[in-house]
Amino acid sequence: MYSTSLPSASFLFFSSSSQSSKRTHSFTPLSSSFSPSKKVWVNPTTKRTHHQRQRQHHHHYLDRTVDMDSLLLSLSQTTTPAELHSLLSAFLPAVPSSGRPPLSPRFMTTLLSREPDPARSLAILDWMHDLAGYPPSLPAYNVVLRNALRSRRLPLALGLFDELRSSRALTPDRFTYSTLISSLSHSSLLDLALSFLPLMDADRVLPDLVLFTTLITLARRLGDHSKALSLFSRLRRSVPPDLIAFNSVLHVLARAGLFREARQLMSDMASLSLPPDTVTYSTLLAALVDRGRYLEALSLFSEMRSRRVPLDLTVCNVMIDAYGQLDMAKEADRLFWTMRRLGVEPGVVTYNTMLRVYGDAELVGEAVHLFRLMQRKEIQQNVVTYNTMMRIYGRSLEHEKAGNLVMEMRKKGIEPNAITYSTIISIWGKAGKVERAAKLFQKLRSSGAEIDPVLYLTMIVVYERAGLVAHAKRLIHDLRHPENISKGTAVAVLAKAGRVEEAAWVFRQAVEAGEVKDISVFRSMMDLFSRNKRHKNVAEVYERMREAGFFPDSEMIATVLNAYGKMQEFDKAEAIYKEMEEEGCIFSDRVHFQMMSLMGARRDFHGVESMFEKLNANPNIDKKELHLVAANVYERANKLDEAARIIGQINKKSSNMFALQ
DNA sequence: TATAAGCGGA
Repeated sequence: MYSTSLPSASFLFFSSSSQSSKRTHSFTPLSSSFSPSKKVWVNPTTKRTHHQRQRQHHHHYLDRTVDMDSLLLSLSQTTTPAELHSLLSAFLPAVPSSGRPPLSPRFMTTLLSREPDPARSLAILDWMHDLAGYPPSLPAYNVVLRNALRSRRLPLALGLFDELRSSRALTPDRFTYSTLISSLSHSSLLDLALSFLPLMDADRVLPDLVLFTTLITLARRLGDHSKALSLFSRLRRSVPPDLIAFNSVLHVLARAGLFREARQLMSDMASLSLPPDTVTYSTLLAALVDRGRYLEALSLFSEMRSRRVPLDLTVCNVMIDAYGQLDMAKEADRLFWTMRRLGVEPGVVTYNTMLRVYGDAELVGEAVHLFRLMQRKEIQQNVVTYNTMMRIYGRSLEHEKAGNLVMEMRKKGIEPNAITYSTIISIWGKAGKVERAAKLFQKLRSSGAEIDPVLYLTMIVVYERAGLVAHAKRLIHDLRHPENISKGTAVAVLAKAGRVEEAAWVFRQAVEAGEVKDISVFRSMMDLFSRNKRHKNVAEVYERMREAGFFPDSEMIATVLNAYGKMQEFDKAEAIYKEMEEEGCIFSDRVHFQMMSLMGARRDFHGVESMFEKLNANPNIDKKELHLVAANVYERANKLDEAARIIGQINKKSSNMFALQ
């Protein structure tokens, strides 16, 4: 759950006795455009041209005697509060100047709303309250708040909010809250944004659909699934969600791999006569393909077609990819060539994906044809296009053609990247052109080009395969004191090459120097230590990673649970499992099963049983796998009766399970 | 809404 109070934000607020004078005023100096002429407004009526009269007419409900445009112009030329005051003080009721009426509150609010500069709008607000005696007005505050947020002056905005609420005793309305919360969401300050929801409750302002959707989308973007889901259930309790709200929470579910819940929600939508649209299907299909669940993607796609939901570019791209992964090149090809008839123009991603599918199917002729077709049709090719095509030539052992592509792309102004280089180095290595590969690699290293772990490893592998062990060893040795290569890259390569001591040594250096900016470095170290049964080190890396502020994925959690299990530190394992669960981490089945095995290993059969039941009720867990794991836990503890009981349940359930699949 | 490319292959 999200926090329900404001303390996290309090340091941003100004002191509670926030008199307006205590706010920090900082005016943008406008010296260059500053004009001392303060007479512009003096008697606007006499100076008005015909054109101005028409514009004036537009504001007939306002103070007719004052030309708002001229007044604004004059205001925009003030640089200090004193100048501003001298301009506006002519309108003070206390000064009976030539019978001109004081400006009405409504006029002042409109004037404010037309003033985009936060400092000046703030000064006008202060003038209104402190000098001119206007009553505190919420619309006026809303305008200044909006200006402050637009110019990213968060402390000022929060100070204004605090002030209007406590010193001025105004109750914020839905404009106040939606301005504030949507701006905070825009700056990715989710927790701060959420901290205003309880205040809205207290002020009886109902968050609307847009506000909820903004927050749900932000929570998803930050990877905080549990907050997104709890926001959605809160939304559902207060207003009926619209298509956009449904789609945004479907996105959350799909990315978290909760496809069953997503399908449930889709049927809810249909029954609320909000039939799933292109975005709904697109979101789900992309997530399925991302998780390698191609067959499910295929069946969802055919459902989409049968319901006559229009396709879009993403859907086509994702499905061509899925067909390709399933070795269904023919279907991919057919979809590709019918896209235009279905009203979708193929894009560069479509062509690139189709190229890869042809390549995987060893349809080199088709790939080359498509590649040249792109050029004839003037489809903008990019580095991915070239990298894909090079790989295709590489696989058909045409290393000359692959090499030519590097020159061709350069000529067209498409810069090769690390992937281009590792592709070509690998191709040359396989073609026996080790010399050429080494030369390129050397050039890259000395030119200061970005060398990433895969590129470096590619060269090592080329040397090794050519039997040039000494060269390979030298490259590995160089990583102890990397030049032109980041320490993170060095660690990743050493870890992947299985060099435990060297990797550990450089890793320590890199962590101490604060040079580990990428979670994959921690991941490769954890894998390395785990492979080498250095469980204590696995736990250390995990701790370091948490200290560095990185959030582990499911695989890393499984790895660290395994390590603590091997060290018989079951409490620590359980603590991590609980902590991650509370943080809203959505585990893969493997993590749950790992935890269950650990409970078995410490002979906590009570724990095993309650976990088994909990997981059994969870629709996202593979039930067959769960039963097998549980049975295995009992077997290892020599509790064969229990194991048999669990296995018996599988057989009873299996008929149901087929129905679900 | 957010899709495409590199090592290697136990």
